Amino acid sequence: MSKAQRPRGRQKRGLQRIEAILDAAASVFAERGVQAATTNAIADRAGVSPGSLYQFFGNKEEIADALAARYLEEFQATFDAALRDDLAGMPMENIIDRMIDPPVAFMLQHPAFEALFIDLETPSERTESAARVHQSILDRIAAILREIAPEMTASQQQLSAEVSVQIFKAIMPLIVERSGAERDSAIVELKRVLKSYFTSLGAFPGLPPS
Amino acid sequence: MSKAQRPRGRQKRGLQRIEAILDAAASVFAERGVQAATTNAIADRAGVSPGSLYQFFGNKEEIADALAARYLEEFQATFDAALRDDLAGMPMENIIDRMIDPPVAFMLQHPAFEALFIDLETPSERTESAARVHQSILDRIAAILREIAPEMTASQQQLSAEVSVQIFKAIMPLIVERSGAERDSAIVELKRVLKSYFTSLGAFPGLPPS
DNA sequence: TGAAAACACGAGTCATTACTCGTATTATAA
DNA sequence: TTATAATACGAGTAATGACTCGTGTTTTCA
Repeated sequence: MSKAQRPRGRQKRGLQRIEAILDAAASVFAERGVQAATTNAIADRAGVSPGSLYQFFGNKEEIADALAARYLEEFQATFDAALRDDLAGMPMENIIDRMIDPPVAFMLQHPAFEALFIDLETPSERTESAARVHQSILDRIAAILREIAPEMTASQQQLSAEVSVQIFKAIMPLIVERSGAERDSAIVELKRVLKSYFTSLGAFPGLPPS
Repeated sequence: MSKAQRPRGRQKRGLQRIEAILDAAASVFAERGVQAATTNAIADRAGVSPGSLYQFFGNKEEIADALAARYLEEFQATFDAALRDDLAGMPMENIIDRMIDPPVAFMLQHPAFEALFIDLETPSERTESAARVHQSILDRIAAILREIAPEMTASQQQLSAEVSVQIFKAIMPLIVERSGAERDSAIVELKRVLKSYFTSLGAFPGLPPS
């Protein structure tokens, strides 16, 4: 007769440990990159033994996933908040500002987020967490394109959204590695690229309907 | 009395081995990426023992460097050949075609070149070989900008060249992972991005002087 | 209050991989 | 032809790093 011993779920202590481990992971990821980060270094920095770390996470990937999930909600909220208004009648200038400034600010504030996200590593072999972040940005840009360039075909919108995400990912490191006025210039440049690209796609919001 | 024994230099056999190793490295790099490629796998594929591999290359990095050097000369020649003419009076259309088509063709033909080149790995910690390739492209784009947008400040040209290289690197994977008509669309998209970006920078070649 | 779950530890295991080393064979040139 | 450089081998070494496991402590709750 096996007594079905019911599980009791995480204790407060455990939940705190998890947060500590994720904080430590964020800091190690930001310093060394996801690939080069070691689970022992994360455990160390969290003030936890390797054994304890594996009590909460089955492997390194799970840590990255959990961290990505933690960031993702906040990131999406940041992104969406700035885009709640009607874009269709708005000057391109403003659309781009609202599209770019919040995520750039977020990424500058959370260096690990970039590490989690850029994470190209092996060709076309993205990790779960990187894929989720990518998809999240993709969805949002696709939504913007639908709104400001409704005459585009769906497949062209899809491609343009992919291209835009890649541009965002590619220019982001230039922004992060600069500071002060140079960083501002890089941000201006990112906006210029996207603005001119969107315009050339035939998205001309702000024009009176013919 | 030590007899000063003079070295004899590489034998034909050795030079062939080197080529075989580089070919093998190209194929492994293309499959697994530079980071994940193991020297034993390269030796295997070259039909050579690990010991022999290390007779010719001190470490993995040297292999990557040698391979990059082998590609680089050919790549630069390809790139430069298409840009020998006077760009200043040429329609933007044509400039972009000449700038994009040859390197894209080259990269599609040499999958390892992309692996060597994209190689972002740890943030701002590029390998020697990746840095050299990057610099090579950077120089060429900077030269184009000087020619078609001479009124830009040097530092703006510098930044714009960096941005252009990043865009090229970012969109290239989208091209590589597609085929047929979809690949062509991706190439069109890369051109559209660069064309509209250059135009927005104030580069208007082909216009009659005011 | 006491049994079981959750938490905690950290030395140790195991797999991976860059690189070495002792030895043997082949080419070169005096 | 013969000493020596160049080539060749592959089992072995050493470092790394993800993950385990035996053991002990703390919390929960019936």
